[in-house]
This record gives sequence, structure tokens and C-alpha cells, in this order.
Amino acid sequence: MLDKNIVRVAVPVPLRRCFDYRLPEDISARTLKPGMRLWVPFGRSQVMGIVDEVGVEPSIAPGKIKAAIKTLDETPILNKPLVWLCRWASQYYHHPLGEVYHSALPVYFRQDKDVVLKESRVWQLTEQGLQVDQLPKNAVRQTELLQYLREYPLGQSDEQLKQALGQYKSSLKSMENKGWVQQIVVKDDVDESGLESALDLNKAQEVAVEEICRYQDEFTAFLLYGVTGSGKTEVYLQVIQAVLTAGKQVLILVPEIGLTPQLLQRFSRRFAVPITVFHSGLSNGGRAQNWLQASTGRARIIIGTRSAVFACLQNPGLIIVDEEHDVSFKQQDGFRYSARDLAIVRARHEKIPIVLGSATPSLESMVNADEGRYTLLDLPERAGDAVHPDMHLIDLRHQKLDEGLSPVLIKHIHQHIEREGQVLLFLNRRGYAPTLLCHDCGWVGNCQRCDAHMTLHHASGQLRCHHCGTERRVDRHCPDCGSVDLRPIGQGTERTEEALKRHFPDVRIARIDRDTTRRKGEMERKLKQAESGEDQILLGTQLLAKGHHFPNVTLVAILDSDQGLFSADFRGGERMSQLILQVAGRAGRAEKSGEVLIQTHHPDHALLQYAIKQDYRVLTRALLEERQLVQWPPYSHLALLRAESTQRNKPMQFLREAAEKARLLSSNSQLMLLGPVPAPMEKRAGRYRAQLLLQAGERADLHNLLSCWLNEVEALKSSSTVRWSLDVDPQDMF
DNA sequence: AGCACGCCGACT
DNA sequence: GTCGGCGTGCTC
Repeated sequence: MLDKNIVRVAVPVPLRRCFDYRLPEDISARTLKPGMRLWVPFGRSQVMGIVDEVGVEPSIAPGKIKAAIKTLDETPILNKPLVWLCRWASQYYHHPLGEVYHSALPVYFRQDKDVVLKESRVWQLTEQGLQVDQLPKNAVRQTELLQYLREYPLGQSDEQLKQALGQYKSSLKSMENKGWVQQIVVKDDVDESGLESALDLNKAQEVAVEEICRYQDEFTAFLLYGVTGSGKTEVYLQVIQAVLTAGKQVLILVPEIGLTPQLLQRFSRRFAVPITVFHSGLSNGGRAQNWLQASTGRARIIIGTRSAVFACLQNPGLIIVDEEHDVSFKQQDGFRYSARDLAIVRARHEKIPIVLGSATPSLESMVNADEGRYTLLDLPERAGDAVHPDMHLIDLRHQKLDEGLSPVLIKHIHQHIEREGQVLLFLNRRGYAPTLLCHDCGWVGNCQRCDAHMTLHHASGQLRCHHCGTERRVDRHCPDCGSVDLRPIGQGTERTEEALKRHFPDVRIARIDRDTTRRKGEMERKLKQAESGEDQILLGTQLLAKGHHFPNVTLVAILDSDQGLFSADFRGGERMSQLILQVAGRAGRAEKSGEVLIQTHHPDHALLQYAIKQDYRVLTRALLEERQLVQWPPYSHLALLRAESTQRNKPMQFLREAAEKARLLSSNSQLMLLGPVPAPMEKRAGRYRAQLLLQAGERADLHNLLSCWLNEVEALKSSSTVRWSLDVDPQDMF
């Protein structure tokens, strides 16, 4: 029997069900809507829940139902399309609805507190400030601020200044005291003078813009496939212009925080509309404010990382997913959603176009385009005069290497530096050396908590485990036999930097990896310096491969491509190919022609051979044939049940029982069970891990099974002895 | 996930 | 005699 005073509430606990509450007299069932926040008693405490349904049949005895305390909203904080998206995601990823809602909301909204949207303010130069031309040499910060604000006549928010310049507050204050800058309240209709104007488009760009704009009021998915430098961003900008003109909002998803400042600056030079950002670098307060900017419709452009796919929008008109192939769109723990996939689902539901952009689209997207679900927009030319870089393999076999650098490579670095070019080197291993070995007794620096070696970090004199973070001081002596003959084995960026310094003593070398960019803002500072061309050799990990523009780079080299070629993950080849082509895009963008060198022990490997021809289409065809042959995605669909415990046998035992249940349920469907097997690195951070893979030809078969199966899995006694989770469409199997 | 209840070991 | 270990069970 339906009772209008009973509401179903999604509470932030890892339970795949909702809880019922009775409405007290001061809350009317009529004003309560799904998507509203409700303050409710839960266990011994009180939590914020989201109303899922009003007027339901109670699922437990009426006597057990508690009364809700109060509502926290007058209108639903999550609008209808967002409630729909969260419910959809909860079902698709089989993740508790309460937790899905929770990840869609900034932490501020989880508390019993009022959050109101403040006016947005920006800093501008005053007349007086514009006239200042020379500052004392030591006023570095002020000079920077002055220059920077000149570029933005419409002003910059605290947020934007912080992103661009880091620590700036005190310098700005003293400039304010001198009357050079002032803070003004942004009006919603800003004047458009001083903005950059649109660039001329080439034929392909023009077609892309026209195509996308043609479908402004319906769902269409576009795959914007364009090599680096083909002018994807200009296509985005012109399409955004059209959407803004129509009075709608644009949501742009990017893979990394590191990419937001660049985009933010480019957009704010082009559009006179409020822009807001969503990413993990924001404070809680900032997050809440930006969220409100988007949900009230004040912000017209919203740029963010993964979680921004849940940004509540007043009037969305377009979604863009930039670098759609990037794995960071998939959340790797907890609620394991793919922001790219949810963005598609969202666009379809909101009836708006979505653009997926990449120079190296994922195989999934390529197949979707081939089969007509996405409209392919090809940007074949490099804008401007830039040409494809020359790409060559360096055969490392029988070569005498100096810390992983071949003589051929060293010669090329010399040549490029002599010609004033900049050199970019990739080595995907930070630290000094992957491990430390005792030459006398064979002791190696293993991690106690993981099945892994500890990486030697020379500068800090430590062995550090990159999987759990454990650190240990390095002695002069072997801990086992006391010998002093301890030898670092293999190369990391720290060691390669040392070798480079030896070869190029007069050259400025910058190392960019997580170790050298630990401090906040350090990454931005280093990149800025690198982009200016001040450093002649840039050495870094994959951090460097993502979307940064280094206009002076003429030589790019991958020092060790072999580890990617023989990865245990079936996506290893795809990742490696994407990396090579992304990296190649960093070479020779401007007037200087570029060169790309790849060091390998397997110069005949088919993937490398395809990659150096720089034809991603041919490459994907080869990769897809392989996938089809063994029926891996995109030709099948996967779900991975993971389990971990501090006791070695528990995860396997639980997964064996779970597999048995699955076998019983799936006797007549096309479902394959692979495993359970111990995870490739069985022990990590002191926990033993195992996994069970489910594979199905049809997505529907998989999902039909999952719902029933998880209920049974939950009911297993062994399920409470392990930590387990389901990963739908896993990206990284390990 | 929290948080309690509950039944067995080494301590002031 | 207590303090506290973490196994098990519940949360409307």
C-alpha cells in the first residue's frame, strides 16, 4: 500500500539499497521532490540523504521506520536530468545509489549547512595600473601580475590567478594599495571588447564545425579525429561560440587538472562569458561555489576532469570530451565509472550533441564510428605549415648503452642542441633505479608489503615502493651480508638525468616527474619554463606526454618502448601505440621540422613498424583484428570482480564461491568465466588480491546476470571476510 | 563504511 | 580481576 508520507532515501553507505523514512508534520509530501537533500537519522548518527521517491510502500515494518529530520533544500539540488544520470550510473555500474549521489555533490553539500552563491569577482588593472611600465628588478611577482593582467582586460578571478601564477596574494595586495589593481563584481553581460577573434578554418575544420552545429538540438555523438596540431581546439571554440550564442552551457571534460589552466586561459581570452572549473585541486568552498555557478546557469562554460560529468547544468547545449582515449576518464577505485561513457549517456538523455576529440581515439570509439553510432569528423591536415615528424627506430641490440642512452641517440641530441632545438625524452620510470642488488649475496630491495621491488631514489637516499609508498633508508652495507657492493639495477629518470648531465655539461636539463613536481604549482612552473624553451633537454615520465605544447621541441625520443610491447594487459599494445603517436605530436609543431626516435630491442615488432608509419587507421585495424580474433573488447563486454584481504587464501576462496554462483545462473547464456586468479601483483600494500573476469558477447547478457548474481554474492558468508568490488568495463585489469 | 556487541588473551 | 583484540551483524 502506497503511503504518501513515506519517502525512499539514498543514503551514503556502501549498500545497494535505499532506506525508508516517515515525513514529520512540518515537511509536506507535496513539496518534497527526488533530488532534494534530506537530513535523516541513520544508525546512531545523522546523515544527508537524497530523496529518491516520495510516497512509496514501506519496505519494512512501520514501527521500524524513523522520521526524517528536515529538508536542506527548497528546490532539488540535483535537477531531473542529473537524478536520472545518477540512477542510470548506479544501475549500470552496480554501485550504491547513495554513493553515486555523493560523488556527484561537493562535500560542502553533504553537511547541514547553508551554501549560497557569492558574487563572482575579478581583478582588473586600473587606469593607473595600465600606465605603470617599469618596476624594480626585485618585484618579480608584481611584474608578472602586471603582464598577466594586461592580457586579460576583462579581469581574472582569484581562482584563475592562482592557477596561472601560484602564490600571488601578497603581491596583489600591495598593488591594490598602490591603486594599480581593483576587484570588481562580474556582470553577466560583459562587454566584448578586447577579446581574441576566431581564426580562419581550413576545409576539414569548416566541415567539422558545420556538421556539429547542424545538430544543436538533438543527440549526436561526433568523433573528432585529428592529429596533434590539426586544430581541434579551434573547432571546439567555434562550436562553443554557436552554443553560447544560442544561450546554452557547454561542458568540457579533460583528462588532467594540468590541462585546465591552459584551456581556461584560452577560453577566457575568447569568450566574454563566466567560465568555471571542476577539479580535485579546488578547496571545498571553491568547489561548492563553482558547482553553484554551473547549476544556477551563471557559468556558461564548465571545464573539468572526470567528476565534472556530474556537474548540474541549468541549460546544457554541448558536451566535449577532449583526449577521449585517456584512461584517466575511468575512475580506478570505489565508484568505477567512465566519465566518457557517462557523458555519452548524458548527452543522449539531454538531447544535445557530444564531441569526443582525440588524435588517437580509443578502439571502442573507432568501432563506434565505423559502425555508425558516432559521426566521424576527420581533421587530416596539420594546421599551419608543420609537417609530420621523421620517425625512426633505434635498434638497441648489441649496442653499448650508457644508462639506457644509445650512442646514436646521444649523437642526435647533440645535433639538435647545436641547432638550437629543444629535446624531449620519455622514460616511464621515475626514481634512480628500479631496484638495488647486493653483488655479493644477491639480496634485492623488495617491499615487505607488496610483491614488488623498491625503487632506489638517490637524492633522498631512500628505497621507496611505488605501489604502497613504503620508504626505507639505504645503508652503505647490505642488510643481509654486510657487503658494501650494492648496485643499482636499471634506469629511472633520476639516473638518466645524471648521465645526461655528464654528456651535456653545459646544457640546461629539466626533469619533470612526480618526484620533481611534488609541491603544489611546481608542475605548472616547470612546464611554463619548459615551454619557454629555457631548458634545452626535457626528461620526464608520461606526465609530459599529455597535451602540453612545447613549440621549440625538434627531437622527441622514447628511451624504453619495450616494456609497453609485452604488457600482460590486452590493452598494452593500444596504449603503447597511442603514447608513441601522442609523443610524436610533440615534435616539430612550429616552423621547425621534428624528429622522433624510439629505442627498442624489438625493431621488427609489428606495432612499432605500424607506429613509425604514423598511420593510426592502419594501426587500429591491426589492433582490432587481434581483438576480434580473441574476442576481447570492443568485441565483447567485461566485468571484473575483485577481492582483497590481509589473509592470503580468503580472496580466492570467496571468488571461487562467487564463480560457482555465476556458473549456476548463466548455464544457458553466452557467458565466459575467466578465473578466479590471483592478481598479477598478488600482494599490494599488505593485502592479497585476486580477481574473477566475466566476459559476454552481448552487453545485455552480462548485465542481466550481474543484477541477480551480485545479490547472491552479497549473501555469501565469505563475502564479509574480504573487501570486494565490481568493475564494469574495466580498463586496467591489474 | 561506521559502529556496536561479544567472547577470549596479557596486564596494571 | 580489567583492557582490548577484531569477527559478525545492523543501519529505515
